[in-house]
Amino acid sequence: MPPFDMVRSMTGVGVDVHPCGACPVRPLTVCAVLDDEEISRLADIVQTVRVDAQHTIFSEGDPATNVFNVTSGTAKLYKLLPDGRRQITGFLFGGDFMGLSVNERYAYTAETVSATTICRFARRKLDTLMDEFPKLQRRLFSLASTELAAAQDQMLLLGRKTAREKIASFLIMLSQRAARRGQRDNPVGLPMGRADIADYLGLTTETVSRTFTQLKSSGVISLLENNRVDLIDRNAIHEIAEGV
Amino acid sequence: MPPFDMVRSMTGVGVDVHPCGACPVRPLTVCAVLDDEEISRLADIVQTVRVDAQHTIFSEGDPATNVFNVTSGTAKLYKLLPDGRRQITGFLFGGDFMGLSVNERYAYTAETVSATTICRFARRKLDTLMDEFPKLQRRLFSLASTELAAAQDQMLLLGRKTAREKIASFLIMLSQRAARRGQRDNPVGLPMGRADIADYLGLTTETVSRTFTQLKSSGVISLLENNRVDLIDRNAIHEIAEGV
DNA sequence: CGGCTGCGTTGATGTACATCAAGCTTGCGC
DNA sequence: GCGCAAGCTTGATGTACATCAACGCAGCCG
Repeated sequence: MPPFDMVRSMTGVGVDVHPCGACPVRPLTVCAVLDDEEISRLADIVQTVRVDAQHTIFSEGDPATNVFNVTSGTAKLYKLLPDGRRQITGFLFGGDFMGLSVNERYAYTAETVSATTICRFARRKLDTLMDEFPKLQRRLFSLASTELAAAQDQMLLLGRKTAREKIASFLIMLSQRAARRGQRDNPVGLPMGRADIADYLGLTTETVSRTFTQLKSSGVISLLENNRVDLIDRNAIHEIAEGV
Repeated sequence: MPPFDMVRSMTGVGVDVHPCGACPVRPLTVCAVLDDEEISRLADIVQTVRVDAQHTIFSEGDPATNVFNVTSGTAKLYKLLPDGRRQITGFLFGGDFMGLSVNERYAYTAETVSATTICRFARRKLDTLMDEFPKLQRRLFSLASTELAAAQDQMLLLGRKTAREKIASFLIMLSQRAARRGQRDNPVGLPMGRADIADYLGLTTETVSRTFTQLKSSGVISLLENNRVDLIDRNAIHEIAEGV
C-alpha cells in the first residue's frame, strides 16, 4: 500500500472535508492559540483529508515532509523490529497532533484505526508560519512537553506494570482523553482491536483478552456491545492502574 | 533529603563552578545557538552548581520552578509506583537538558549518579528569554522533538525487546552518546550501578548481571575494570540490539 | 588486621505471561 | 441461508525472566 503522504487521489482518501473555520476540534489543537485572521493564514497551507480505516498515512523512514492534525477518528503510530515485533507508541484521536518528534524522516509508521479526518501541513510552510507567529511555536513546544510527559508515563507502564495494571491504566487514559474531547468519559469505546491494544501495552492478544475477562469477573468493568467498556468501579480501576 | 532546588548551600552542593563563556559542553546544548552577546544574557539567569553523587536534584510533584542543563557527570530521572517499583526514564550526561517535559510540577525525580555539575535556570526567566530570542525557543523545541523520538525508541525496547536485546541496545546507546560528547566510543563506561540499569531497562539486577556474563561468554563484549565494557564485536552487538 | 557493608555474580526455584491450539462469534459475499 | 474469514475468548503447556538465597569481593572503618 503506497503512503498517501503526497498523493491527492487514492483509494480511501478524500480531500477538503471541512474548512478550518468549522473545525470541530479547534479549541483542543495547535489552532487554539490563533485568532481568525491567523487561522486563515494557516488554512492556506493546510489540506483536510478523509482516510478510511486501516490505511497507512506515512511509513517509518519516509522523508518527513508533512505533519498532521487528527480532527476525527482514530490513528495509531508504531515501530517495528525486523522480525515483525511491533510497538504501538501512541493512539491519536480528534485534536491530537502527529509529527512532533519528527527529524528529517519519520521515526514511526502512522496508520488509521477507524475512518479518520486529518489536516495535513507541509512542514516547511509550517516552519515559516512558526517564525511569523511565535505563539504557534510556543504552542507546539508546549504540546511536545505534554507528550514527553505522557511518554514517560508509558515507559513506567511498559517497564514496571503488570498486565492487570496496564489494562486498567489504558482504560483510564482512554476515558480521560474522551472527556477532554468533550465526550462522555464512561462507557469508554475501544475503536482498536485486541492486537493493537496488545502492541500498545507490550502484551499479547490472549493476555489482553484474559485480563479483560478477569477485570469483568472481579466486577470493576463490564464489556458492552460495540467494543465499549463500562467502568463500573472507576475508583478501583484507578487504584489498580497506579499499582496500589 | 531535602531537594536543593532553591537552596544555595547544603551538603554536596557547590555554586558557580565555571562561567558560561568557559562552558565545556556549550556546542552540544541549548546554548549552541546563541552568540556571545546572547550567552551573556543567559548567564545572568543561570547558576552553575556542583552536586555530589547520589543527591536528589528535585522530586516528582515539586513545583517545577527550575530547568537544568547537565554540564558534566551523570544524572538519572525516574518515576515510582506506590509500592516502590521504579522506572528510570533517562540518564543525563554532559550537554543534556533536563526539564523539557515539565508542566507546573516535575513529573519525575532527578538524582545524580556520579558527581555532577549542572546549570540551573529559573523557568520564568527562561520563558522571558525565549520570547526575546526565538531561536532559543526553536532550539528547545528541536531538543524536545529529539527526546520524543528517543522516548519512542525506549518504548519499543521496554515493550518488545528481550533482556539480551535490551542490554545490547543500552550499550550501543551509551557508546553513541559518549561519541557525541567527543569521548571515545569504546570502551564504554557505566557510571551507574546494576540496579539503575535494571530499572532503566525494565529488568532486575540479577537478569542484568546474567545477561552481561552471557554476552561476555559469547565473545561480543568484555568486562573491564572500573565498570567499563569493551564492545569487541560492535557489529554483532548492533544486530542483537535491533533484534536481527 | 579483621569484620562489616554494599554491590555484583551465580544458583535453585517460582511465576506471570507467551505460545500453541481449539472453539466461538460475527459479519460478509455469494 | 450457507460458508468462509477474521477477530475474540478460553484452555493446555512452555519459558523468559523474577524471586529467593548464597557467596565472593572490594572498600572502609574501627
